[in-house]
Amino acid sequence: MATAPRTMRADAARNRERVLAAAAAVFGQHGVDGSLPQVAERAGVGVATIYRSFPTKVDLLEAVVTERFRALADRITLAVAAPSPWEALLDVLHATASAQVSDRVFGQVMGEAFNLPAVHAERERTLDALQQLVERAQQAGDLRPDVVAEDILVLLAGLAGSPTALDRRGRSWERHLAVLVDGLRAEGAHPLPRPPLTRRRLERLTAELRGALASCRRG
Amino acid sequence: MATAPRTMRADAARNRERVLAAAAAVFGQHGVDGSLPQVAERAGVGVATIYRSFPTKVDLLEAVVTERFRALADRITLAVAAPSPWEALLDVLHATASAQVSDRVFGQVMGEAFNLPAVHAERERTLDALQQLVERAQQAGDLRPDVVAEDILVLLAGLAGSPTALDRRGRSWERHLAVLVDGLRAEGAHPLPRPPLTRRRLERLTAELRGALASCRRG
DNA sequence: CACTGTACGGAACTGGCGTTCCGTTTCAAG
DNA sequence: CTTGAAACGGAACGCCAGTTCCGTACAGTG
Repeated sequence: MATAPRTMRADAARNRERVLAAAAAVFGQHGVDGSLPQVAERAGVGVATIYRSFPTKVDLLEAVVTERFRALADRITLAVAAPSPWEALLDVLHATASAQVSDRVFGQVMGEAFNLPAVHAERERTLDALQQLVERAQQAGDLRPDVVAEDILVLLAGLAGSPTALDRRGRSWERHLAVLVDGLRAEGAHPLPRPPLTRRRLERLTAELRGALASCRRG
Repeated sequence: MATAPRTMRADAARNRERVLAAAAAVFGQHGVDGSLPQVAERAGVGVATIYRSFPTKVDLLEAVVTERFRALADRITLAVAAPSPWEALLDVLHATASAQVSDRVFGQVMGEAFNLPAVHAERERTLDALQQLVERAQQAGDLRPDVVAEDILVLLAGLAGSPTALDRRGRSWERHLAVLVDGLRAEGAHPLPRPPLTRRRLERLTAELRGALASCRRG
């Protein structure tokens, strides 16, 4: 898709990787406000070279963030199979939060403030995996039963969005996360307000009902 | 301080107010990225007029955010005297969070990403009041004993920083806040990591020790 | 009502961004 | 090695931000 002439020229491929790595670093530090001149300098290439692989700045952002989401989705998918889903969820939360300390752009995009199409698909994949993890942790009785996958993503985004999260030295995000985790425990949970009915949740709900109806008719 | 010639000219004072109101709206919507041309147009004045009262963009930001902190500090101060400190704290959290839904800049500055000197003073005042409220709620046995005022501010900043917080319709921030609140309850709290030793906390600690020492010598 | 200096608005300046152009360099197929 | 196309770097373009300048208009005093 990004390689029109079957195989890229060797130098082009090498520069594409350099640009991606530099972009990850620059956007990680400065968020979406990171500039292409910065990226170019860090990659050791000219600005025009960036445009060879990424027609616009948004495309570059998309590539970087999509990669992050892919990594998160993979991590969550692994966690679903873990023996203790609750512990696995905690690991995911901790790892993601700690990664965000040096990665501003992920938090900025994790909610849905920026609606980059390519990111959206990967975000959905992440939510699917996360929902499985959530349900397993709920069945085990550790996670409060009234949260859904979207909530977790929102909480993580908030963790990253808090500007104070950026002071590596203070580690205040660890306390922040600890409070969140206590709020997520099943023990002593007070019911949440009803979640908004997004298209996503609507689809899942109808699928559930259809399934129940079908098995009811059969039975 | 901002009025060199004892009394400002009437039109100047009027425009100053207009600019402040417009700036509050623009920065509220666009965060610190709001532009002075936008502010000027909304206020119905020329850009140069802004500079008459605020020598630089940062000064204008400072004025807006300081005002917000002042309002927050006042609200908290009232809450300290309330019969149920826990309920009062919840009110403060809810009101602040809901205000932040239409006010991006406050959340951006609430942590300490931007170190505007004038804001700092008001932020300290806010923290002082908040610490009193926190301690009262802890003495009542409702609030977990291991949080400090700074934590609350960080949590609030995260609530606002979450990009999803901005979708008024979804109201996802209410669920986010509910999880936080459950995490703040004394019942079933798991101990937090130790808070970082900021200068603020150091000062409070030494003052406490000095007091104890003095009363010990007297007694 | 005249007058003076303050405050006004819009044009102009500076700098940095995203993006495009173009002459030059470098890869890789024959 | 030759050679044509692909990819390069850096200069150039348009735009919009923050900030400053300057001729004009008006508020407040006598």
